[in-house]
Amino acid sequence: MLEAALFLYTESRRLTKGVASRFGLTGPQLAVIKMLEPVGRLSLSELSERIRARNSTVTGIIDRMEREGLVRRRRSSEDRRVVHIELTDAGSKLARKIPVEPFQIFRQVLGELSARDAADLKRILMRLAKRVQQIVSDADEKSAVPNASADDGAK
Amino acid sequence: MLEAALFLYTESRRLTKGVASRFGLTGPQLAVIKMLEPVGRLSLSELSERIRARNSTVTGIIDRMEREGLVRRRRSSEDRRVVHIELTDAGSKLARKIPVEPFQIFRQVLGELSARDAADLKRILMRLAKRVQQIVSDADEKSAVPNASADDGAK
DNA sequence: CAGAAACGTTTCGTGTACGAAATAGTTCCT
DNA sequence: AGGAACTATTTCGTACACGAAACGTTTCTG
Repeated sequence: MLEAALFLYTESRRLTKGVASRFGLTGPQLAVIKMLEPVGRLSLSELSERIRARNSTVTGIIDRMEREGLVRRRRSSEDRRVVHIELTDAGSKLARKIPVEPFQIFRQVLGELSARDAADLKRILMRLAKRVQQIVSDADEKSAVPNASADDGAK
Repeated sequence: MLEAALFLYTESRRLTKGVASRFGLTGPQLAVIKMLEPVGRLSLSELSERIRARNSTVTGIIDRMEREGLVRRRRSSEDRRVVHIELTDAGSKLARKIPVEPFQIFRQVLGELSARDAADLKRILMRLAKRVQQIVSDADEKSAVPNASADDGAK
């Protein structure tokens, strides 16, 4: 069971990475392009939130994409702290060429489950998540450490 | 539903990393130490397989741990291509201090599920994994890539 | 309005993570 | 034996990923 969950996770990475490399992109870069395509532009923070990475990480990703001429940085005029990221012509052209399919593959497979299985899965995962959260916050209180946040990269 | 799965994944990373840093380790380093503790020593390849990383990645992890005096490299005498990694005294002392709990937290929570939920979850995840594998290997055939080996899976 | 607090972004240092190529050692074939 | 094929590990170059600290900007508060 843990194996299946792990497989699903590693496979999702393999999938996106595979598709991305066919277009000369990396996984995160693909995510950025597809995130920008429909909305036009996003602030760096909005972008980080959506691809679930820290600002400092996204800065690097955008640096490289800017170097490749895929995106452009533009200072916001309303709030000059903000940087908007937008696709260049080359970037949006590339975005249109990449099929959405790989992002949707898990949604698709989930959609193929029977209604009952889908409901069961949802219910069980929610229960697990809730329980883990409970245990974690208990532990945080006990250790009473001011800073508790931490994530990492390891994929 | 996807959110719950994602939460479980990111939370698992947060947990291990949090515990690891309390002992001056990183996530992967903690994994290595706990992997070595019961068996004494492993070849670098065995280690990579178990922590699900490539040899070239593990080389770096071991380099840093060796620098910290936690592990030792020792050339195998039977097969001189092989390098055994083993804990130093300091390493195994540290290993004994670290509670196993955080690694088991998900197993624990899974164990708290009712027998029926556990069975359902297992069945559904297996089905999803199988289906994804199917789709992926179809795609691989079409693009005519020679190697299509799926990832390992054991834990 | 001035100083403090908050916010958004970048910079810096460390640690993964991977693939490709290089290196060293082993086994297999004839 | 002698080279081809194979295996285990390291080296190299690139890209994430994170937290802490530095900066410039904006907002809050007195």
